Amino acid sequence: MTASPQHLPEAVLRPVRGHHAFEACVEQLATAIRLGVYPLGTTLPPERELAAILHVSRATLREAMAALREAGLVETRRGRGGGTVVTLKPRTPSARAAARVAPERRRDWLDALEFRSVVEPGAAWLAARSRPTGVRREQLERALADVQAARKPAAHRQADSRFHLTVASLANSPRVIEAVTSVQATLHEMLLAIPVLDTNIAHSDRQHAALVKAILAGNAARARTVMEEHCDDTAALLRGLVG
Amino acid sequence: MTASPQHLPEAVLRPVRGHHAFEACVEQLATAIRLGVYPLGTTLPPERELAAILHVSRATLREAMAALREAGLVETRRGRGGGTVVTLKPRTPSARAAARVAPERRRDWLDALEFRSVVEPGAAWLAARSRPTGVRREQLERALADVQAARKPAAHRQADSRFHLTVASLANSPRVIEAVTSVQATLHEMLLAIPVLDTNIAHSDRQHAALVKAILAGNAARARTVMEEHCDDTAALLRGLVG
DNA sequence: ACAAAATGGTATGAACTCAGACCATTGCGC
DNA sequence: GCGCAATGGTCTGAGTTCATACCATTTTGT
Repeated sequence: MTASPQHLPEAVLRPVRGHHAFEACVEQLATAIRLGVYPLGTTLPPERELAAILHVSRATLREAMAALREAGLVETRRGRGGGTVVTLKPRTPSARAAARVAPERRRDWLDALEFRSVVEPGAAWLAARSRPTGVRREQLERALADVQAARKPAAHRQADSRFHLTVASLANSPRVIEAVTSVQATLHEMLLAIPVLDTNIAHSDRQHAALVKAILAGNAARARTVMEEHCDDTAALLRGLVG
Repeated sequence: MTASPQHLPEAVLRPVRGHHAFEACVEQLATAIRLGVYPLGTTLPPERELAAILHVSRATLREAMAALREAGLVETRRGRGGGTVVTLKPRTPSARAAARVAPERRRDWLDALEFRSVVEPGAAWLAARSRPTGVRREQLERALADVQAARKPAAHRQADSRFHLTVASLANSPRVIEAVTSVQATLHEMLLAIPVLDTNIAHSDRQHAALVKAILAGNAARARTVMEEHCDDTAALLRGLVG
């Protein structure tokens, strides 16, 4: 038998799950809210339903909800027609936080940018190849319109996340969606932590439009290229600022 | 504020990670062993070390070890110089299992093939771009030699997994490695469950060689293209067999 | 006004997980 | 041979998480 490859075990074995179901719930929900999956004023699904979706007990889910309430992201009303409503106003980046990013965190940030350069173009490619029809086309066009309509930076950020997640959802692959969600969450975190940089929104909007055009035309290669450039532009900007 | 996009929540929220730390450990270790990360006869790291790597308590890790022992994947000896040794002989695919694949499982299989067509070419691209030097080049060449030297199908399968994981590890991105590991694990499962098909090993070996050449030459575009074709060939074969 | 339904709020006991300490066995170096 | 060190084996008490009820509040429908 050949000798054991020493480089693989270290690379392959990873910490098992983010411990504490409770924390994982808080993270998923907070991320969904911050990314604008549940925009300001919308109502989350009932507790029993959310618990089922996340595969946790209602007790655990409620602890998570309590944390979100505590943190001011949501408010809760009882009774029929009640529920948990999103109250978080999308925040504008604050420069102060930039200083205290741990090296480990920064490494993860850079890693997310690399991963993104693979996953999001791939998602665009799959989306175009899937030849979306009907509702899916409308979802995409609607997401594009939302980004371009958003004026305030914070709202624009959320709309941008929603746009990228919508593209990913067109790929129709749970694994792709998970990857893009994770990447967008990290990206969002980065953008909150570094000083406001006046991203060239007009430039970004042109790229979004070109991307939608390519996807709707079923031009997979072009969709991937456009997304690649889009990601590279963001990455270059961010890499300069964090490391 | 715009109305809530109804398609995103369903796509974005996912079950919170493996509730039982124990099961997650078993899965990770069993996968690592089956993929040949720890080949037959090698010794796993000491319990305390593994527990630290996987971020679980030693008690939990030991339960997982007991399960692996029970399943006949490993054997354990006490005392200094002792430890847990891999005893699993790589298995040859058995046709019997093919019938009882649940629809849900089959969907995940097809999803893995899609995800793979994005992630592995991306990994190859990053690997080539990173311009590996010294030890990394040797690891890659060694992995290639191992695949081409493997004669028996089962051993070839493990060597193939190790090769792909090695390519991924050159990308130097934890997220990429995780993605490729997950994809390879599912691929391995598929290959075990479907009837033996006489994969064209010579063809596959040529692609591997071309891939290594492109990576070592730093030709990222070529590396990606070669890997894309390699994945497409496998995918076409498998898709025909699972539905 | 009243009942039904939908929703959040509370309670309980079992099972899992953790951290840390300590025990038992074996090989290595002197 | 003897002691040290490395390793697996065991125990315990506290904290989480779970499943499953049941309670409380509010809106809707008649």
